[in-house]
Amino acid sequence: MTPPRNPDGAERIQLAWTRERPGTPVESIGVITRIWHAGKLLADDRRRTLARLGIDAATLDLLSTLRRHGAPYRMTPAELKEACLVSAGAISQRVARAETSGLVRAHRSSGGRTSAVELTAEGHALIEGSVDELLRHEQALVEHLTPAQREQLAELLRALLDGLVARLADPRTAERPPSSGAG
Amino acid sequence: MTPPRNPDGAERIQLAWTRERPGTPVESIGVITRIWHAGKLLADDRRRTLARLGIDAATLDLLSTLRRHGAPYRMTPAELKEACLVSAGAISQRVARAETSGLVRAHRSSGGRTSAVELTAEGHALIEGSVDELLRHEQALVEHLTPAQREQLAELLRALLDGLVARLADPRTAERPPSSGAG
DNA sequence: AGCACGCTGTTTAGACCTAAACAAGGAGTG
DNA sequence: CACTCCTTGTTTAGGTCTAAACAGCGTGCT
Repeated sequence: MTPPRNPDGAERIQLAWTRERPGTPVESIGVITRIWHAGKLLADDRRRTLARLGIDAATLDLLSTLRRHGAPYRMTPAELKEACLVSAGAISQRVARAETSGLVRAHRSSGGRTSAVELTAEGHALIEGSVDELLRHEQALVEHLTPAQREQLAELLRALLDGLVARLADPRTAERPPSSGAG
Repeated sequence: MTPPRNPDGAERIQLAWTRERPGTPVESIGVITRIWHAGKLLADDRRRTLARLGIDAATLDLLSTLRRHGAPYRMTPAELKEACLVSAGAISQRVARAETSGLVRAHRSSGGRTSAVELTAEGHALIEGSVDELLRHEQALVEHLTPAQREQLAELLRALLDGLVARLADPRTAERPPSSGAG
């Protein structure tokens, strides 16, 4: 039977809708709302942690992406957009901010358009000095789950993501099946 | 053994860090990054869905919270802050916007401070006309998982959240022993 | 009564994002 | 060679959030 326990936020929402509007389809809340809640707690924690290190999450994402990509730590704006999952405009803004801070250097073509973004020594050093600490901190946040639970959770999230990407990914790329020339 | 498949975003990040910086503690990425990715896909989808209905996610959150709370659909700003998981300032702004749109009415004390926020007939109607459709749409987004997988995913997310709340929830409320409130 | 403190709500500054309008180049075609 | 389309990057308008400074008010202590 259901173990006796206090409802969490998502369950309270489900119970409230069912009480107020019997028949409301509340099942998805158990997954979707919990993903948002967990994501928010983790994002808020990351923001606070990074604030102590004098960096913000958007800049860390940019620098990490360049660093992970490998030497010479240089990518085009289109590659960054793809990797960071944000809009093209957001990339322009992130690069502008990071360049002002001296963390990246933007290579520009004659027209003023950025053709590549490259990590500076300062940006490289900032990442090297924070990524391990950040990841160790976050590892500690999930260690109340057993290794088996973490493995299972990661697997299920991956299965969920596979389906979401298939349904929701950018409509332009979604219609691009390998070798279908109908469009 | 490991089924042969293409790595997803989170796995690519793990592989890249391991290649670039062997020893980097990447395990948490399998859970945390996937939560953020799934959350972003779902949030982007909800934003687009609601845009078609002429409402934004923040306002929907406010109106839903009031509606679910039950008649007379009235809550204090402090209750809303607690339920919506956003800052006090965000509540002030949400209420101001929703009031301008005629979706809620703010009861103010002499000093101009809001003592309670109440759904208007228009706000009530907007929720009634969109919540079922929205939830059915989102249910469809997770139905590629089997019922058993969805159940298991919800359970694991809940276990994760229990631990996160214990570690990360507001330091002031974190020390508050379980006393009242089981109503 | 007088006063300090804590709780709540508001305001504002600063970050960040998306969507959409724009702009610059390259590729294919007549 | 001119034209058009398409891809890619920039700009801007609008919206949201947090953090922190600020303000009103009740409460308890002296």
